[in-house]
Amino acid sequence: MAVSSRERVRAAAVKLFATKGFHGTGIRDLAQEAELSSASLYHYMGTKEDLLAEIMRTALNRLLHAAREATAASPGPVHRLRTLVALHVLAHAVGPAETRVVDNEVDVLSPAAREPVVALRDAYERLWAAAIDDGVAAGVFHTEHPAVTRLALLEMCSGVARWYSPRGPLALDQLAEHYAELASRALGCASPPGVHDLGRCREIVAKEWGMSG
Amino acid sequence: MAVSSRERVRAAAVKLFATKGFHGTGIRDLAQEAELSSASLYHYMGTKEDLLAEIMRTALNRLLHAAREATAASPGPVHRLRTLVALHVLAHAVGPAETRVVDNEVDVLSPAAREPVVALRDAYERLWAAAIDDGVAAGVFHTEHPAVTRLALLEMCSGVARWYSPRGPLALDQLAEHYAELASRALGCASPPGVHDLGRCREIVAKEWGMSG
DNA sequence: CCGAGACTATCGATCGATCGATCGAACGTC
DNA sequence: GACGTTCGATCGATCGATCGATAGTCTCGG
Repeated sequence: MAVSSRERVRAAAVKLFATKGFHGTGIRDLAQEAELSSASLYHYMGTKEDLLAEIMRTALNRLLHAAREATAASPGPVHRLRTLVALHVLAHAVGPAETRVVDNEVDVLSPAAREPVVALRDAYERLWAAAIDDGVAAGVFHTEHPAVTRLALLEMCSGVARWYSPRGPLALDQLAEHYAELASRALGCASPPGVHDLGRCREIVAKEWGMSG
Repeated sequence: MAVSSRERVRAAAVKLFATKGFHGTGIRDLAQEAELSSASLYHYMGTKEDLLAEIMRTALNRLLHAAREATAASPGPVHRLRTLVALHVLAHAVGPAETRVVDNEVDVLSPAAREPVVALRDAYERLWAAAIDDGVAAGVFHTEHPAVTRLALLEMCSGVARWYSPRGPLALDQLAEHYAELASRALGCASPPGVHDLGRCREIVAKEWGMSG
């Protein structure tokens, strides 16, 4: 078979959870989308909540891993932050469904299932916090409230998943470049464009999220 | 009675829809939170969807009206945009529950119920678009993709409702001021702080959203 | 000032539909 | 015949919504 049933269930869940929400998606909707009976679904998942939690964990693990890989060789905080922004925007533009699930459905999870998800998100946000703090310490970023600025930039970049369409006028590269510029400016750093590893981000996104664009 | 049952139903719906989502909130949850039987609920609402749609329309009408009032006397695009940002941030910090419902549950509405909601949101966004376009035309804003920048800033400001706590280190005024600064910088406009009607925004928010802060 | 009728607010009980989940049986492949 | 997949049938629970009944409140002719 071209794709395994397991993968079809996962893809169906991501698609439906993203568009109709976790509680708005029934077991039978999932089964229809995955081209299985509702009973067969349970061969590939635990409960519906287990399925959601697993989607979130793998999505966040992928993002965290990709961010570490992309910034491993960054020469400084400006380059590092711009790379984080570019990667984040690319990931959210390429996989908006997965992202929307991660961003919007976190608090339908029970505390036990939520804990590892929040831990992964926190680990990812620490990469941003470190880049910003390093830049402030080095005198290249200027912001009165680094933690607030970090949250503002993260929300700004995550928002891409809510509206971006590949059929719009902007190509992925332009989009990532534009957001890197917005973030740099917001941090009071008028850096020349291109100071980040856009090509490397594209490679990583293509590898981790499956080819596209 | 101190507050009417009608108001209790509305408040219960805003609270529960915001925290558990529309599909995650049952009629019986609503009834319990509003201190009514599930049957009595239907004296104050049509269907559950009607209740959601009405909440969204009134919330967006309030925001739209407040934004027009706040910017009516703005002397220029910079002042106008900074005022829009400050008002938006204040509104989202003061009424995060209502805001989360408006931002996250739009697409559970049927097309017929969604249409007027989207129309209101579009009218509100046009205020932002006009301010940005005017600023670009006047040479005070610099951005390659004004429409994308508008969406980025809107998402950044709306994100406040996802994390802001009045018990945190930042007071409302500082928060609004900081976001106005972030937005100005992102638009390539290093304006001196204070160029906006923060006091007026506070007044309008206090009047429209009930006193607070 | 009375009381019949209308209206508002509230409820317990219950409707049919759908929910998430499970069962035992049948399928195909090695 | 063992194992990994798939299914129809069905479970008890819960869903959104409606019903008729019961108080309270208001209005207004006599």
